Amino acid sequence: MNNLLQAQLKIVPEMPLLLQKRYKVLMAILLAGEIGRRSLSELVHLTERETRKETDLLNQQGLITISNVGMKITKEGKDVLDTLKDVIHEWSGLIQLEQQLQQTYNLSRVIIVPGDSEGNNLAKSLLGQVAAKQLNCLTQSKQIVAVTGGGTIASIAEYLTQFVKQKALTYVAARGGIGEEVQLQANTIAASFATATNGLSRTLYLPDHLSEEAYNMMMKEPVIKEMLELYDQTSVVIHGIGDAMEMARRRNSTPEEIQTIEEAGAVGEAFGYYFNKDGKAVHRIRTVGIQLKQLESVQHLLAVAGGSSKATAIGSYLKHAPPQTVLITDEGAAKELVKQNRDIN
Amino acid sequence: MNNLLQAQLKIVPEMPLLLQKRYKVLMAILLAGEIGRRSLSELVHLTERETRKETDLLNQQGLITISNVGMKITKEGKDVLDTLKDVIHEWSGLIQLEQQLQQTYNLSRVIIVPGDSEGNNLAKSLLGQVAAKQLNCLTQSKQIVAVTGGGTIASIAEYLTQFVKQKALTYVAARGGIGEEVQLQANTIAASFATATNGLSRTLYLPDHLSEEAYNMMMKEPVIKEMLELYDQTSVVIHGIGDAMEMARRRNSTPEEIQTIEEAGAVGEAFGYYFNKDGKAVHRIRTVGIQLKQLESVQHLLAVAGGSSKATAIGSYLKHAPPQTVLITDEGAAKELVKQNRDIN
DNA sequence: ATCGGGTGGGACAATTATTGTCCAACTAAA
DNA sequence: TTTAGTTGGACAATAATTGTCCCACCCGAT
Repeated sequence: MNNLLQAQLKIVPEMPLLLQKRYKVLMAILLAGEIGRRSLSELVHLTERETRKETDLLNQQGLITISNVGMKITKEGKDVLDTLKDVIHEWSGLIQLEQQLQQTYNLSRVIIVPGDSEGNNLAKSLLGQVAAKQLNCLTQSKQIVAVTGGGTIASIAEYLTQFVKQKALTYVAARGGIGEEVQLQANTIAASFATATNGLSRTLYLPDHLSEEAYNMMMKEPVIKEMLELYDQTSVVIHGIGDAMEMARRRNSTPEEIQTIEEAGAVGEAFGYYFNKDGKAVHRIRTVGIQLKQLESVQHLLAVAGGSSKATAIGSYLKHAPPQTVLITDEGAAKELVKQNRDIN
Repeated sequence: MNNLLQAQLKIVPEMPLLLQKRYKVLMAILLAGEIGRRSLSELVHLTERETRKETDLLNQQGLITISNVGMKITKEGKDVLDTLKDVIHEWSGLIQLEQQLQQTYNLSRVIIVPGDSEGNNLAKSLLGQVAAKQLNCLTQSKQIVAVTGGGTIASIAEYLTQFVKQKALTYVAARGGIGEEVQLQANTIAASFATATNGLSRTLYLPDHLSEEAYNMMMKEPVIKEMLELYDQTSVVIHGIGDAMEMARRRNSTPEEIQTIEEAGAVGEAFGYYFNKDGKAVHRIRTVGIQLKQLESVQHLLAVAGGSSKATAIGSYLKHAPPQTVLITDEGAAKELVKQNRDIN
């Protein structure tokens, strides 16, 4: 690690606090485009006064302009943000956290963005940005990318535009529609990814809650079989991780199903599979989708999930996640994860 | 320049202040070896409370240990100081100052240490340290170094020990004794340099205020001529710059001489020459010594002088200083110099 | 034309932190 | 024992920070 930064840290230990706070504010202004003091303070969870203090400073430093319609980031501000990105990372101790998680769960890589998605839109945006960037790094031309549903994954689309163009990627939904809001369904998301990157998408709508018979029938249909074969050719899977109960509720699961899930001790959810706290898949939504076994032969798995309250869920999935998984999460979830692990030992 | 540091500076502009303050305190503790809070606060010109605040922090960071006999720097503290040396330089804007002075006076190089020697012993020490280091860099084995008198030059001796050994340098007094305190005379200093570095020294004591006749006589003496020839072989001259009036007083000059000097508009002094504000030599002490013309053919000139009040004097000498001059000064003098130049234009 | 929701900047009391300045207890050396 | 040094505690006075208003203004929608 950089020797100089460490020395600075030693002699001015309050630096990271200041740096992070202002970075956060500046980043929020960047993301919001043009924003007023009060809305901003809500966004970054600072009091109005403090926000004002910081923005005044940023203004004085020429990093933002501040007019009667709101505050905007300047070219210089953007440059500073960009330059500072790595330092923030280093000074926040996130790098250590990343290594720790990477080792305890035996993952390919862990990327932690500062902040907590829990109520903080900023961290959410960062999560999306970073995920988009990673997707860009991990894919090659004409590969197939499988995507799941969920808000976190959906939000990646808007940051994809800057990357991934000209790669002619094909996006497939990792699972059929499973009763969520349309905007959060894998199908919709796969389509939106394709639109954003001039790619293709293959979607598949199936009614939920098929009877076992109907399900088995469907699996023999050529269209479906074709879809399943696509999963075998998938190079990258990008998926979220959800809280088991919350997902069940969001999916309008039947009371019986919810009870089953609850009794099985499920805490986490991914790809429509429910995992208990030991990482064992204890239940699955009965619809067409990528199989757990297929995951193991996929080149890259991008797990994107943040928010401290999701920590338990994330932990449960990671317990048995394939080693080629790249976890993209936020500070809040990461810290909570580490804490929970510490409590156990 | 380092992009990262600039970005940090932009977003945390109060950083240099904190950094410099703590650096100063830490440096003072290093130099003092073991020191108490009150003595320290006097040394660094901070109130007792503020000193305490900073030392508490440094202690907490493990950069100093603090016992009931005083405070001491730790190994880690030394490391931090060393690592931070360059940053301090950069963040203080001293580098820009250096370049500015180097260009306006057409010098080989300018080195500015933080602080103001004016009443601040810390800056004085740094001046000596840096000068010693430069001397080490600029000399080669068996070369001849001419030194002048003055407190600033005298203080270099104690930092020479770490460097310049094994080079077998010969130190000669750039001028004969000229009525100053023994400790500040060129002869004494040349000898102390030699002692500190296991070198040789050639000294020459001559009574001051020789009559013109006697002076001319002396110049023909073999011993003297030999000395003068040494000046031609001198590779490095290391000299101070003094305030004209102050030097005249220190040298117990006769009232007539003082009047002459004053009327000639002398403001600066170096090598026993007095310079007016245009950099013209308007008077010289009549004693054996290196000639202005000889300076021009010397490889390296090390001008060492600090303190804001000396700025005018320094400026006057620099006006016509040989281009191979390396100026070592402090922040106080440098800023004052720039200010005076600005006022003229 | 006017209203509503947004903007920045001004103001101010309450609270919090900082500051300067003591003093007591202690230690090492003289 | 005395002396000159040290730290850490204490505390009132002062300064800075903070949370919270309000106001005038601008802009777009109504």
